[in-house]
Amino acid sequence: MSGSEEGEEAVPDDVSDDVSADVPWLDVREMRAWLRLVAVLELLPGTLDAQLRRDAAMTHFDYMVVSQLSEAPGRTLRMTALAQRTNATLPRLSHVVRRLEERGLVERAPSPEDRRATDARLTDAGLAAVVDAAPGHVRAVREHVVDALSSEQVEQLAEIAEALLRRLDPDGRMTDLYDPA
Amino acid sequence: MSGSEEGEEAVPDDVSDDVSADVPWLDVREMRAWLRLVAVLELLPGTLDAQLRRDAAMTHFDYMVVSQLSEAPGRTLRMTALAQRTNATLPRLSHVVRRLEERGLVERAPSPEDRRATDARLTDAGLAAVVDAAPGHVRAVREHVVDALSSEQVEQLAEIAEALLRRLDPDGRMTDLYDPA
DNA sequence: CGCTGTTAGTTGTAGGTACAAGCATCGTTC
DNA sequence: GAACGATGCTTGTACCTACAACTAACAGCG
Repeated sequence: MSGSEEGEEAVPDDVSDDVSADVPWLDVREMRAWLRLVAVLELLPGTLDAQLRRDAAMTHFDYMVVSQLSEAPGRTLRMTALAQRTNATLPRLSHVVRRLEERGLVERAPSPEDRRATDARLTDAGLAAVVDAAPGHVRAVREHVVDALSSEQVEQLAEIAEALLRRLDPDGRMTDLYDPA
Repeated sequence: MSGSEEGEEAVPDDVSDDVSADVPWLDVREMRAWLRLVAVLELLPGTLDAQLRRDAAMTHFDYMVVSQLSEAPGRTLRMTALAQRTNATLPRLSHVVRRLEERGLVERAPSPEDRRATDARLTDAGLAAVVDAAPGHVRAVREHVVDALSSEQVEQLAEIAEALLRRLDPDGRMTDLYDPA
């Protein structure tokens, strides 16, 4: 797994139990990758948000919500399903959908099948908003991500991200791991 | 969505305003990589924050701040330098450092050289907090990221992230691109 | 039925971040 | 040496998210 080519301090990690068990520090390569990833985590979301807020008056998360709805049959999804497709918790989604409803982009109705459930449906205005926002967003994604990478790197990124998601969400409760085939 | 392989600019749009110029949609591979990256962007920060808040009563960003200070000569850095090392804007850093100062982890003093500038210095309590928080944090980073990847993937990740950062921050105003050598 | 536990969603609140001013200080120019 | 813009940082406000209750409805079981 981790390449130990050079001077790594071999710490005797015979610790008994708890959280304070010795953890091998990151070596130079790992540290470099990690610090750069952190920088991306810090900068990329803000960049995407800024573009969408400026050009379409919505958050990147808002965009994911309406975008997912626009691709769903009947432009409708149950809150739980929508939460999974957007990697969100239910409370967060609930707040966001309420705001989108206040803006007239989404409608909510109790599901006929299960009276606990709520169906969120994209309105015509909501669909128009997605159609309007999509080109600028795709452009931003290309500029800042896809076009910055070689086609091999795009493939590598897909696999790396998948490996991370398996750890972040082992049961796939949130993520779909989206594999369009 | 987006099956077409080539054939861009099929539409005679002829817009003078370049914002709405046609952008080629993402193909299946690109889309898969992108959606997975988005999921990571959504889940990883929260995971890191949760661990640090639970075990050390601080945000991941707080940790970066105190961690950077702990490695600086004299445990002191000018606000601007600290902002660059943490990929943060100055307003954000200002708020955070104020809170850290209220908790006694950091001290602020006007710089002797430039009376506009502020030097942030890690206190003894602050250093203790870093030392305390580090093992658990490193463990989390290993669990959720480093150990999820092969050593080739770690290397690939470093290069991919670097490529992205060049686009996200072309002038390196924020990121250092940290290359310990 | 009534009890228990799980699932689906909402809401309240506390806390962090972005954006936009604002206020000093410095440097340079004329 | 006064004026002008640039730099370094702070503050105020608005918004978004996380976490923790809380309600309502289903499902199984005696």
